[in-house]
Amino acid sequence: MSHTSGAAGAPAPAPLRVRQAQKEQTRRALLDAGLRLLDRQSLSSLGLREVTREVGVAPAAFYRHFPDLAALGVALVGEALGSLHTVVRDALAGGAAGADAAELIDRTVAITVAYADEHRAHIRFIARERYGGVRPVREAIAAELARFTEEVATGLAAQPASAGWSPAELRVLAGLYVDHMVQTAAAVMEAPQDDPAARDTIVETARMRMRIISLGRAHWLDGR
Amino acid sequence: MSHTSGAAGAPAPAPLRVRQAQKEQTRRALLDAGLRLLDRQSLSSLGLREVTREVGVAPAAFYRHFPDLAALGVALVGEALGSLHTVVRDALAGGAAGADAAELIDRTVAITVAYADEHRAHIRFIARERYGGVRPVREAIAAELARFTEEVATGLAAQPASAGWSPAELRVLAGLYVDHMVQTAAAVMEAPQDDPAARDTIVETARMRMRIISLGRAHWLDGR
DNA sequence: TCAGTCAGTGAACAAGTGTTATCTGAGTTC
DNA sequence: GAACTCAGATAACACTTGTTCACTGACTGA
Repeated sequence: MSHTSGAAGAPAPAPLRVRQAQKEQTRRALLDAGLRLLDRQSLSSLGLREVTREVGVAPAAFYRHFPDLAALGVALVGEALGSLHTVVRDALAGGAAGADAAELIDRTVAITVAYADEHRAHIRFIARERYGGVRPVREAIAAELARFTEEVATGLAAQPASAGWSPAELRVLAGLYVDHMVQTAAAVMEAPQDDPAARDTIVETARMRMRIISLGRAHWLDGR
Repeated sequence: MSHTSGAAGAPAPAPLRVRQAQKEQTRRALLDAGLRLLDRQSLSSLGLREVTREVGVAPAAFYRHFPDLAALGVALVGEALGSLHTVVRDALAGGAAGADAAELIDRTVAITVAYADEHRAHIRFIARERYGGVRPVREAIAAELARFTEEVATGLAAQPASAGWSPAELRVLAGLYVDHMVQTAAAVMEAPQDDPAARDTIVETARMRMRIISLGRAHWLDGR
């Protein structure tokens, strides 16, 4: 490798772009503070000053990172739903392994609930803003969810159970699964965190709903 | 009948309780104005002064009718979901008549979409606040939706197709139908009002989803 | 080493907010 | 017709809000 400065090359204490790193750091702080505050209120009622106060930074500093609170919201949508793509790959990957249908459904529900638990704030944010009062955020969520549905659709297409299904039909099915997932995650948020009984009811309900849907899928081609 | 005053009894120009009627009138105006403003924003960002200004009344007058904006929201939930009960009765009544399954599904979807169109503001409000930032409103919606699910469940129980289903299972199925209805109505809101193609896609998607669910229902008892 | 960049500061701005106390006058009741 | 009630008006309160501006000073690159 070529060296850019005369310093000792091995440990590389990364003196490069300290400025940029610091900026990124307060940007993160703004996003985190925003997400934290959004646990109890919705984006349209969140104040710019509220966020900067939480971070401990001057109000004007906000504009160095986002033009708007809406822009911050859109950024949050990105990280909330971006990390979800790996999850869906996990869930769909289970289909390739030789597990039976019931087991697969339980696994998918378990993955969904676990994810919802690990990302409470993100999920709550998505559920709240999906039909919320801020247009650009709503659109960002819709777009991300659409990409997501497409991904599930192509995943389903690879399964033997999808023989004879048109791409359009598979997309509808995928959308049904995705909406069901979002609904389940939102339900988990709504239940008190320390009430295992309520949680079990949610999980059991989610399983049965998914079984019904999968049963319908299995018999879709019965009448030609 | 007995007369309470000596005036001519027949036409009864209703001089009684003028005060109360006037109060009710501005209460209605507040609710209407609130709903109108909530088409473009969510409850948590709505201002008390904003509402009274829209009505043309002093800010302080608001407190004669509601302690809170949250209380106004709860009242709106009541009227938004109250009128829906008659709709579900309509849809379920179709089951009693001798229509075949496919026709029944189309009818139900049509009813749902028509209702959503006629009550745009109400539906938008419910979708927005279901997981919105105002706790009491969220709870009111959840409670109303639960009552609603119960009603659907007892309606389904009366159908021959429900033989062998436990009440708990019927409740899950009813919940699935209800959530699907809400989802469909919300999707109708999201589509541009003057784009028939987008609307058709939504209707067609809703139908197929419902067919899948109903198919799953029909085969639920296949494996005992 | 030195000039330039730019993330964050501090102060001021014009508006907006929810809430309160006091007053007014039409509607009610006897 | 006089006494009372109470929906709504008026005005003031103490804040909070988003946005702007000129500024400071650590980091950057030559």
